[in-house]
Amino acid sequence: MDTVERLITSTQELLWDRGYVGTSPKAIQQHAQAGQGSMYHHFAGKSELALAAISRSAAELREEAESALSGAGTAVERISAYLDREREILRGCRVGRLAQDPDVVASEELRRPVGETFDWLRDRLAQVLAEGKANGELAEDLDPVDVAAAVAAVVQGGYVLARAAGSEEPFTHAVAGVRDLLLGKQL
Amino acid sequence: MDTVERLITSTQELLWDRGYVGTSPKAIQQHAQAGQGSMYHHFAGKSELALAAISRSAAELREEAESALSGAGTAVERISAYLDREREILRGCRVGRLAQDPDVVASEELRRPVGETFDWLRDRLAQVLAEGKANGELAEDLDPVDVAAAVAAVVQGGYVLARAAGSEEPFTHAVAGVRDLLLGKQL
DNA sequence: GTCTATATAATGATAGAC
DNA sequence: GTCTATCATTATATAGAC
Repeated sequence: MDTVERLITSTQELLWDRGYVGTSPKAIQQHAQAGQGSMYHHFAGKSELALAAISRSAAELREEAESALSGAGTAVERISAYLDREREILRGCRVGRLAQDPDVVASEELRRPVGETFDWLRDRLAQVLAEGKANGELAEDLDPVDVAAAVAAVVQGGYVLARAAGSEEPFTHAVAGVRDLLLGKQL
Repeated sequence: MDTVERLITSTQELLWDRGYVGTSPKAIQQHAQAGQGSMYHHFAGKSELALAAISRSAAELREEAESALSGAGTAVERISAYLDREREILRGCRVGRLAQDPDVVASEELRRPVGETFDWLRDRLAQVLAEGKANGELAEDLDPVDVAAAVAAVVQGGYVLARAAGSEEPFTHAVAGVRDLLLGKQL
């Protein structure tokens, strides 16, 4: 892995664990085993490097979610596959955590990949639910856009509850709860 | 308002907007209009002051949630009242945001009030749901603990999605979605 | 491309005068 | 109780040698 690559992946890791505000250029350099001059040669500064890292993490997240949602099975099975995706629960969501960061949200540029990722996710979940309605699997009174947002929110909120508790349990319960509720809409 | 009070409420505001890592003693002093010596006279340091602020925010949150959940109406109406509570959606949850902060989660002491708040909230929501089952309002196959976790997670995740989008819309959709699903369990 | 030197401001305190 | 002085460390770079 070359220096640029190490800088980007190191920044991804540090942003995941400490956020933008909590990640210093020095910490990135140490994690990437790159010198000061090297980092500033390849990137104009912290925010440019962060943009590269955030964009990369966003793309990875979409790819992983898509692989669960485009699998075989009924709509509910595919939503379920998304919910049961392997996750580092106590570490949180590498993209969602950035929505809590004041400097990310304040920057049009840094927030964009974060916002687009969740817009895409809600759309994709809504598509799957709409398919379920279309083929008679799900009740007619289910609103795909609302329920898609609820599913995405349960996952993001599950991370929050789990980290608050210092335990994976709340995440597991929340996911079970929304699946339970969704099954109530199955015909 | 005396100095101690101003220091605590100022820290509450700053923690809400910038988190623990993003809040400096200097920023607190300026916001509270208190001098350096004054702050360090009343509190041993940043973390002691943060503990006071976090505990206060946690207590306020519980009180507000309790007022929605202990109101009149059916179980679903009370859960709904909690979901529709007035919120500063784009500012996020003053307690939940701390669960994303690495230094808060790393500290046994600072994480405790955050964890306890959400433990309490899930318990309280589960009680209301259990009451709904007991009086025949809600279906027997509803798991109160799972659904309570899902409801709490939708709110916390709704904040995340809203901040990511820079719009209140995802929060509103998510809340509508979980209410929609919950109505499916009503008899 | 990478390294070292240098620079300005902020961070998180402590010490002691008043 | 509050103020000012001081301090060591870190944050976030820039400049220029190699």
